[in-house]
Amino acid sequence: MSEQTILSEVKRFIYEAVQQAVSTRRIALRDSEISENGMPAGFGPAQINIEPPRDKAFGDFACNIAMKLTKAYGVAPVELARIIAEFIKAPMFSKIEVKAPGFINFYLSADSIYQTAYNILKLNENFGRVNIGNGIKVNVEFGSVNPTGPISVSHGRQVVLGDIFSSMLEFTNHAAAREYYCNDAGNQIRNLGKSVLVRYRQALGAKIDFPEDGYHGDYVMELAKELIAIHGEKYREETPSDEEVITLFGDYSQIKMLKEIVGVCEKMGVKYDMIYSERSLYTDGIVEKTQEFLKANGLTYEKDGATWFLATKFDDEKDRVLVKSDGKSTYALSDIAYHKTKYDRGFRQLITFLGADHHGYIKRLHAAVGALGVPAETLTILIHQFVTMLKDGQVVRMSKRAANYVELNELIDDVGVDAVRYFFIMRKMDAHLDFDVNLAKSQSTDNPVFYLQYCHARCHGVLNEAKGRGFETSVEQVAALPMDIVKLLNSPEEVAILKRAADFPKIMEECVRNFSPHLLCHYAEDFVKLFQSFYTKGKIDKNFRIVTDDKNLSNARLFLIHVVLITIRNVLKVLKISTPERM
RNA sequence: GGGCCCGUAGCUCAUUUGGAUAGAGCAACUGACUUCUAAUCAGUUGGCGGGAGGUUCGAAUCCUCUCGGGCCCGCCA
Repeated sequence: MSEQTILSEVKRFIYEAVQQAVSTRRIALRDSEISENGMPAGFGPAQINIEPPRDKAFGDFACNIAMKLTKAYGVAPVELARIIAEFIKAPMFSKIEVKAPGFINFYLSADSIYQTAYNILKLNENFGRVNIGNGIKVNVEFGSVNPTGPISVSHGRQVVLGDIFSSMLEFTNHAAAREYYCNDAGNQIRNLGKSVLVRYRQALGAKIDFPEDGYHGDYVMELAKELIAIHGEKYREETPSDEEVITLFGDYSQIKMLKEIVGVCEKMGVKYDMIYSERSLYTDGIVEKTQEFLKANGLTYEKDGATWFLATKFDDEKDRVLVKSDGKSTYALSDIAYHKTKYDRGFRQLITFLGADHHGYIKRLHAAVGALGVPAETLTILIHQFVTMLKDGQVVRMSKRAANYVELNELIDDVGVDAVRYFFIMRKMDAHLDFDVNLAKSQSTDNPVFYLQYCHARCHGVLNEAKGRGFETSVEQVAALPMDIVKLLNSPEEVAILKRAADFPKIMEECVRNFSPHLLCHYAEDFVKLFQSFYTKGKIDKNFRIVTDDKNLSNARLFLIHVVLITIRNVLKVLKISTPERM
């Protein structure tokens, strides 16, 4: 039985206990309360809050229901808790007790703990796969970097967040599609083309000024050199058809940059299912159709020669221009069209990751979804804060090539993919991230990536050692051990490891439901610490060694090793971080 | 002028969405290996949760104000 089912079962037991307390007239609602079969209206098992207490001395689960209901029933919390607890008949607990100020504390029986551990071995690579999504198609858009320059570390954080969150969705039974929306249609591509053209001409000896609002990074010069290699001096002189040259250069550069960006993502282990081109929205007629759709639904109007979208009708701060007075359409229109395609392609849940500088988009994107007649809650926009690089305690300067930020590619080369992935996700996305380069490179337990991987490798090391001494060490063999043997895992340290391992599915659920992938990192570090601590205890006290002359105890501990191994391996797989068997 | 995010130990961060005595890791100090990898572990020190009010059985968490830091507010994308 997984932790999930225990929790929901306990909630039901508590609910039934309240029911019985009412039906046996031990408690009665006050007259001022709206009653539903003697219980407050809307009260059900789902309203019951049960969670592990901070202090282990208060048991494995705690319930605050008595304090919540104290007013409705006019009974003091502790007294009410006693009455409810009397009626709780839950077989998986060895003890249920009431403590001030009104908590009901539950203590798991030893049998249920070992039973859960057996289940972990049985589930093996499926351990932690809770069904949340029922297979629903989810579109996850992230890292939609404009292809006008190299990808920065802050965008890298977004790419990793999106990728790992997608991975978590997949692990919890969602069909996640990773998507990159490529803004290849607008002014910024023209600006890039123009920047490259000026560099091209400068490189060929022309004395012209570089535009103030152009792209200043060294990569623009690299692109210009490539274009010289391709076209020679053909476009050296300014001509009336310069606009065509700008388009030519812009397209070349944009395709090149996109390829580079996607390449860096792949280097990080991120593979997009779809790169959606903004330009294709125009060439496929989707923008036009969307505009007609909006007009037909009375959501547009004309003013000052421009076409406006009635965004305020959907809670946006102001109406937005869709078609400018010069006849060109804006990104606001293509954004609505783009979201239309997501629904048209069968997605019923959309998640979009954006950097902190785009928080102003939240309202307008929700307005866009509203205009399409789709429930606003189907689109979740997740904003993440930026990254500051620290090296030797100092803020790392901007990249010369990128001109205004540190390049992701340089970071990957410096600290490695595993560290980049882990560090980008280990803090909650709401908070600014300080990326300590020295720590990420460190081969010591101060480095959390190393710490987790080392635990994995150590488990394999122990299994190899045991095998060499003639033990049967496969998961199947260990899972077949009788309960009497497994019950030898009875030290507080061993029981704590088994209990904490059992938390994994619940953590996965919290990560997904709260859009908080970082919780998995905190869990993993906490869990691994329990194991490392136990392991080291065996170095000091021979009674705590895993492989000893005591055959039964050794077998029990190999069982424990597999519980740890499965848990840490599954965590690392969700994070898509490598799982070395030897370090 | 309006809006979003953050503020917790010297540093980097948790605190299970309002619960019980606010916890880890660095750093500092004290200890533990003829090893199932010491690439590790145990212990000690360290807090007016930026500040002030409010909401209730109960607040780091919710509300108001305020101070500090980051980021936005275009017929640019």
